[in-house]
Amino acid sequence: MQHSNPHNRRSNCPISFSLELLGDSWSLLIIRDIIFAGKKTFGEFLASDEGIARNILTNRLSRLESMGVITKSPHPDDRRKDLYQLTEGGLDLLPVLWELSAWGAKHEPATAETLAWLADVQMNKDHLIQLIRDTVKSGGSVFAGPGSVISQLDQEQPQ
Amino acid sequence: MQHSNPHNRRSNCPISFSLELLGDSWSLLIIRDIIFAGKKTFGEFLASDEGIARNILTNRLSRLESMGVITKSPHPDDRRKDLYQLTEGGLDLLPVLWELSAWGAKHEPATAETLAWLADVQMNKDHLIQLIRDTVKSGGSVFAGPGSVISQLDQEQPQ
DNA sequence: CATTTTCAGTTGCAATTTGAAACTGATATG
DNA sequence: CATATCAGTTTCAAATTGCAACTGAAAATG
Repeated sequence: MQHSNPHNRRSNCPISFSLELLGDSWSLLIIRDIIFAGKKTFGEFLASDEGIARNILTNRLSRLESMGVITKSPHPDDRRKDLYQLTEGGLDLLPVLWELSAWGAKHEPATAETLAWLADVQMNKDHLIQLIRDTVKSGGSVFAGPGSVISQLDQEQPQ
Repeated sequence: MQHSNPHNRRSNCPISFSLELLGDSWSLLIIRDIIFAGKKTFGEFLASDEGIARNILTNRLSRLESMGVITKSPHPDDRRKDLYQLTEGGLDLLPVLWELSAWGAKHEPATAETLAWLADVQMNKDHLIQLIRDTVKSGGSVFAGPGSVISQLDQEQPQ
């Protein structure tokens, strides 16, 4: 995995590339908030448990936007707000979140309750990821909102 | 995904937990170096393309060790060196690297050449991950060394 | 319509982290 | 014995982080 360094990247490695863009404490948490909690505005991200600072949030949102992972658009109902949404490239990060989540849940079981619902899902990983992806793409999320993934699963398999 | 904060973690979320431990530019690159390039010593990590600084490397190695992701042991052939190796928990990070790699390769195609070999592998992802895992566990790596994964694949499927 | 509140984002500043380079002490090599 | 190599430390400047106060615009309230 040793190569020359043609662009401004520190290497040619795809893992290094991803980490250069997303390798910090906060960027992927914002993606998580969109996918799992259906968050879409500055204030919603700011209110997350982890307590990101306002200036850091501003910085990360603009970085994510400039790298094409999220888009920023005026909020239709409130001109003070903007709407942050995932691009296709942002949705592509779902498998990364999935594996980070699996690792975290395995190595700190106290965090596993968060996704205990997963144990009940009779669906393979790829299909579930696709379902989440489609749901988020059409404005929904895993946990929050009327068309959430968990509510869809409840309907399909009551109990 | 909003919960109380019982320990010293910033939240109960498994994704946040993983990012708190591994969410930086360097930690996962060290894991990558072990798995893909078969690196095992301070000097080998230091020589990677990305150019980590010595003090940061020292810091990350000791963090990874204290979180149980790698072990440190005396080098059998050279008493100046230590051997850094993955624990089972460290090997569990392979799927995370896999997905980071897939995302990076997709969104910066120039980095994809690094794993062009993947296209030729007639094996599903889970099996390939298991093969890599077993190989690394027994001292090998994906690219480097005599028992490397790519050499194993070459034998199985010449051409 | 005037006042207050809410909102996203900025600014200022202290504390922490990073990164580069020189240095150290132990071990290996010739 | 002399020199080179190794992992790791130290030093210090620069960048990043995190917190709190602040700003200006828009919404809500009375």
